[in-house]
This record gives sequence, structure tokens and C-alpha cells, in this order.
Amino acid sequence: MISVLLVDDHEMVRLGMKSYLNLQPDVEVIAEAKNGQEGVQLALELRPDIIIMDIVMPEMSGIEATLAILKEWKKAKIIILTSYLDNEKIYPVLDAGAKGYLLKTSKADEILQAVRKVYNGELAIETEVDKRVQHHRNHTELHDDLTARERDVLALIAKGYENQRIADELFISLKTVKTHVSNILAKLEVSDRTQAVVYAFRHHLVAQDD
Amino acid sequence: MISVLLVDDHEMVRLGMKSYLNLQPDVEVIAEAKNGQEGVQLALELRPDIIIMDIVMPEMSGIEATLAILKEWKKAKIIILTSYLDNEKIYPVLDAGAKGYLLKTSKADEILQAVRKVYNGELAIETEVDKRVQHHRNHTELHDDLTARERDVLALIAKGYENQRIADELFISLKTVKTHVSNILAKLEVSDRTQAVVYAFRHHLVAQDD
DNA sequence: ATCTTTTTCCTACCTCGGTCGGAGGTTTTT
DNA sequence: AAAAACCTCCGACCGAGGTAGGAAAAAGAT
Repeated sequence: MISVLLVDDHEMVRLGMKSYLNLQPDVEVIAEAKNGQEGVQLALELRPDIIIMDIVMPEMSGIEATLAILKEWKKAKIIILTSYLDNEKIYPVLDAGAKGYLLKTSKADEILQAVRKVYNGELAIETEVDKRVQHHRNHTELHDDLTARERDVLALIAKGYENQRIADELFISLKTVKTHVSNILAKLEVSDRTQAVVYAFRHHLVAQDD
Repeated sequence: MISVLLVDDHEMVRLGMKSYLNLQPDVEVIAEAKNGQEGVQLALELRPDIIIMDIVMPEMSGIEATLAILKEWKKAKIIILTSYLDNEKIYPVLDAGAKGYLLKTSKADEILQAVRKVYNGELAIETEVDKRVQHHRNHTELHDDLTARERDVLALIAKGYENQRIADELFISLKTVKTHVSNILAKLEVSDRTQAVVYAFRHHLVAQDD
């Protein structure tokens, strides 16, 4: 019997998963959590065979929760189940050792198969997800070779700050900021800060909401 | 018996809704659709008492589907059920006559109650949603009094175009573009185009992806 | 211990962005 | 018909943004 912990803030999703999985003779949902914190706690306490984890949740995101669980319990089998492949914060999770990655648009039996596969020690990465991960791993993004400091500066540019304000914020001279900006523009292959901001938003390098 | 049509691209959500709603003696899910197109078709064909509609879906969004259904069938009782109150495209739907608006984080019984309320001709707007709608209706946004032309220009600014390019694009002189930009900056209460771009992205005035 | 990258700072220069203060023609509102 | 808003255009001005071409200290890599 495969014991499963569901972590998702949508009651209806948990209900759907539970009613479907519990129909299977070899699977049983033993607990549910409605945010990342509860998820971490229940995971470490109950040690389920499989943890199915949503990403977007209040309190603590599924990303953080996954990292927290894997830190304490290296062999945890966690399947990420997310609605959107929107940002690039998912890669650290896969690197950290999540065993599965599914989209919420997956069919019920695909999810079931993923549970069985991961239980048997295999990986379950949806083809769609896999494509993008491969793409991400091969096709290097322009912003990959920004230095740490350049990322700092870009973040402030994308807040709409002018160079002098960025200098004040980072306790460096205006000249230095200009140098960083120049290097950023060159690396992103854009010609001015406005385009850099567009780039940053489009590539989810900055938060949508303040 | 209240007949319900579910429109959601997530099979698990449909499953959860169906298994929960079908437990109720007075509710029955009579059909399901996995995108907006199917939703419109089934709605007009089966004329269910209640339509529960997700927003983010492939092919045709819940917004478009809702408008399409209400156009053909004015008295349709549609409850919008969405995960996030992210953008501002929801207001036209409420204006157009959607009878309910719930978040996917709602508890199961809240959804059930909403179904019964709307069936009885009442509205079911979740307090959280309601707050924001009120806020939106009262608190006028800065960008509300941009003129049509100014919106055109802002859209191009937010593509990272420089003034001359905007002029070329719109077949107007550089001077005119500068005037528009000045007016835009004043209305948005920002001091340069970079901040205007940030404003545009944060307020979802422009598409995330090209 | 040496080489490379990163971060910092510099001067001088030029361009583009944005303001100020107009103005004329068109459309919409009253 | 008059008023108000909108779109268009002009010249002159200034400052911030960005380039070019350095250089030197600090931190990491081999």
C-alpha cells in the first residue's frame, strides 16, 4: 500500500485527488495539508511513501516546503504538481531531488502512474515539463552570465530607480553603477534600461507585485 | 434538482467538484468541459441551472466563454471559480452578468452554498473578491484617465521602443510622441519612462509574453 | 602562487529623454 | 454654438543615461 500525503491549498483539488487515488487498491491518502508549513510538519511526522506538492500556496510555497523536507529527509519522494510552468524557480527543486513533476492539466491516470513510478524509485517528469527543463539546461539564457552584482543592479533598475538612487542604495559611486548598467545591457543584448526592464519582467527576474 | 455544468481544464478539480456536489441530494453535475469552447457549446446545448467556470484554460479562456454564453443566453447563471485574482480582466465579466465569483481556495461548503444561492437568484461574490471589486469601482486607478492615444504610446514604451521608433510606428512626429510621453508620465505620477514600464507591467496593462 | 573574474572608480563625450511654453485643428461634450 | 478635451506639431533647453577607454583592488579559481 502506497501512502500519500497531499499538500495543496485548494480543497477541491485535494478532494479530487483523494477520491481518485483512494479508489485504487494499492494507494491510500493518509493526510492532507493546506499550505507548505503543514506539509513539512506532516511529511516529517508521518513519513509517507509519496508527497504530492502544489507550488503556489499561502504561508510557505511548495518550493520552500520541498527544500525544507528534503533537507531533513533526503529520501523523501516528492512529486511537484503545479498549474503553471511560469517561472524559473522550479529548477532548484528538481536539482534538490524532487522525484516527479506534473502539471495540473495532467489526466488522472497520468498522476496515478506517476505515483507508482516514483514509489518504485523511478522519476516521473511530464514530457512537457521535461522539454522545458532540457531547453533550459541546454539553451543558455542571456541573463545566465550576469554577475551577482549585476543582478542586484538589474533588480533596482526594474524597480524604476535612476542610477544615482541605485548608487545610494548599494553604497557605490554613480560611475560604478553606470559601468554595471553598461555591462548588463551588453549581456542582455538590449540598448537601454527600458528594454532591460522589459527583459526582466518577461523573464520573471523580478516580482510582479511590489 | 440543480443541474451543474463544470468547465475547468484540471481533471482533478472537476473530479473533486463532481464527487462533492453529487453527494448533495439537491445537486447533480450533468456535464463537464475541459476548455472554454466545449463549455460554451455544452452550456447552450444542455442549458444547465448553474455553470461553474474556471478562468485560465487553453483554447478559450473562461472570460471569453462567459461572455459568449451570456451573449446567447442572457439568463445563464455562471459562477466564476478562479485560482487567482491576478489581473483586471475579471471586471468585464462581472459587469456582463456573472452571478458568482469564488476563489479556488474556497472551502467546499462555500462553493455549495454559492451554487444554491445563485440558483435562487442571489449573487455569490466572495468577500475577498468583493473587497477588491469595490476597491476597483471606487478607487479610480491612475491610468484610468489615459487617452486612447496615450495607451497606444504606453504600450509601445512598454515594448522597450524609443521615441523615434514609436513615432515611426504610429506615423506621427517625434515631438508628438514626446508630448504624449510627458502627459503619460504626469498621469501615472512617475518621472521617467522606465517607471512607466514598471507601472504598466505591475498593473497588467501589457502582455507578459511577447 | 598566479591567473581570471569581479567589483570598484575615473574623465570625457554625446545622445536621447523629458520639460517648458507655446499653437492650430478636430472631435466630443455641454 | 461654445467649451472642453484630444491629437498634432514646433524650438529651445538641460540633465540623466550610456559609450569609450582606461585602471586598480579584491575575490575566486586552477
